[in-house]
Amino acid sequence: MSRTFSAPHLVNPETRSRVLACAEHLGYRPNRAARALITGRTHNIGLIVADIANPFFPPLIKAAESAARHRDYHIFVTDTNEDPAVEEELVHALAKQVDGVLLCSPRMSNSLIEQLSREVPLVVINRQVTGLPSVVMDVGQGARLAVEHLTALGHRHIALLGGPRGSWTSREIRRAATAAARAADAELTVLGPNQPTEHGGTGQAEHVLRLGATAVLAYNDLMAIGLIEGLDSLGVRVPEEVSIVGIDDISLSRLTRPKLTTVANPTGAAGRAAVDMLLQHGDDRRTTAQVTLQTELVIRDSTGPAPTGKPHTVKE
Amino acid sequence: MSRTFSAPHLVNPETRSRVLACAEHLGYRPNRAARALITGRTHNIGLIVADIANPFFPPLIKAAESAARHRDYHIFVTDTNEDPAVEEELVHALAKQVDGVLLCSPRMSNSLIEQLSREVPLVVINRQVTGLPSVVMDVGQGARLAVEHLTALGHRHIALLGGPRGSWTSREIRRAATAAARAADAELTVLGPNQPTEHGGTGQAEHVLRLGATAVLAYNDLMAIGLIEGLDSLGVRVPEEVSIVGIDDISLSRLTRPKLTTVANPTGAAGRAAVDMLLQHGDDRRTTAQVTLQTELVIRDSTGPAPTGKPHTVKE
DNA sequence: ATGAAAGCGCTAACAG
DNA sequence: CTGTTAGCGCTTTCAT
Repeated sequence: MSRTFSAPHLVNPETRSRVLACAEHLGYRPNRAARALITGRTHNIGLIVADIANPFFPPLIKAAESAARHRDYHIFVTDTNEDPAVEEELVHALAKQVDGVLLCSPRMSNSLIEQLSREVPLVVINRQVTGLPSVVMDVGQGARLAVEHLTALGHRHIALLGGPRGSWTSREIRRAATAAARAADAELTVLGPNQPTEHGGTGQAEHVLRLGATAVLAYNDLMAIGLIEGLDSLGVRVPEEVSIVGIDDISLSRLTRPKLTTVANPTGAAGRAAVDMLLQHGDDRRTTAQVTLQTELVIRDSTGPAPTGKPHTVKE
Repeated sequence: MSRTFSAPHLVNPETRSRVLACAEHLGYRPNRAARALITGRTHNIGLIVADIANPFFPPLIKAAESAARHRDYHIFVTDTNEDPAVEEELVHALAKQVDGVLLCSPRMSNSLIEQLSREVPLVVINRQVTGLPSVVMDVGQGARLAVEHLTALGHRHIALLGGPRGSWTSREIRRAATAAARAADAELTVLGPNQPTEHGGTGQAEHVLRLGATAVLAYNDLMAIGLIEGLDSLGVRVPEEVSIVGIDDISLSRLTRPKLTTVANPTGAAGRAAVDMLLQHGDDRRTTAQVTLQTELVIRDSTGPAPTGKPHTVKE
């Protein structure tokens, strides 16, 4: 009797234990997929990330998993290889096997996201899409703090290593960094788009030098670390000759030499918030809460005073 | 008409395009879960890993995803937080929603694994279970190479930082390292079990020094890197005073200072092989192929000749 | 080549 | 409290 599993309190304890014993004996397990077909609830949540190898994601994934487990849900993680086409395919594939999808740093167009949201409840992370619930980390504020930090150290020419095409975060950073640089009367040059990996950073080392920038804000820590590597192999020292700021505060940024100055993103809180939003509003698709989480500048050893003792150089 | 989707060649092209047009108009998408209920094929594969934050896994995950995509399958990744109880729960949860599960570095007992394999096809990675298909990387050979490398450099006392309880890999490493040390007439002391994280390594730094070992083989790169950090903060230099070898060759091991000498694991090949085995043998549960992949010692900068003369001192 | 009907494993609603 | 029935969305088989 199926009630033994679906509504244990409505069944005679004696009957229940008899059924249970029999089920045990037969090795019976309820088929969750069949159950979902009729209840409309799979108790699964899909989580689509751009690149599982990017250390930025694991803390977010873990927090989401933990939040989900507390509510008796499971998270299925899938990776898109930064490919918008794969993103779309994965949403379709997950659609009827999960109760909702967490779309993390999607690269596809807003209109496509909106269209997909009619197929399955969506919560978007690291991007704002009008009409859809979203969780964003205020990376614009972080970028502003970073640029202010650099200009306070006397840097007058800053390079910005942009992220991949289609990244909402990258646009936000650019917007905020540009504004902050203008406010401080400093020059800001945007380089990119780039792959959001170490390699993307390494590849821009020469370019940064040729530019004559004395400080760099990178789209993420991986690129910042790659850039440090690249500069190192060109014989350029960080932070004595070039200051570098990353974004994300991945655990790795505490292990490199020099330790990376970076903008800390509350990834754990974002993962939890996204799960909460998805589960809270259930089927009420009109809810469009947009949560913004604060970021924070973490000053370590990869930033220092601008070189060439200029009169307006400020000591920290 | 459902045939339009399931058997397009058996349907009149004209009818087909009419159905397709209508489906498009209605926004219809076949429900994969319902389809699976009857075909018995979900075209999904579950992948259970111990810790998604461990950089060892992403290359394996990506390779598995890529191999799966080529065969029109999707990989659902889940994380157990190194908790055997969660491992079991996840297998049950995935059971009827996937066509098979890849169990990566499982911590649970062999008998439980065997029992679960009756519920859903299983391929075990990084562990050998009699009667089940498995893919292992020959970490024993790698450990032997590492110990031989160290003894050849003159080290007479080697510490082995063991992995977590329940790890098959950890037992293999221990077995092989012990044998290799004995063959070279060197002393080998096992420390652990430890958490397979940076923190697990950092925490053993003092212990290693007190032991008087001049070389350390760590269960994985994360622990090796943590140990380097720990020794560094105790004022001990690597490799001048202590040589360190990791295992895995995660990308991070090329970024630390000093660059890590380590045993390279063919994680990509392992991921692909596991998917192939699962899909190849389909329902034939009696197939018990066991694939063993070769490992390789990568010598970088964290190992050097054994120090001569006085033993180092622990600063209070 | 297409329509109709049965049924995958389960839960919901309704009787008893 | 427990047995029965219908039907979730699909594919398969059997008619037509």
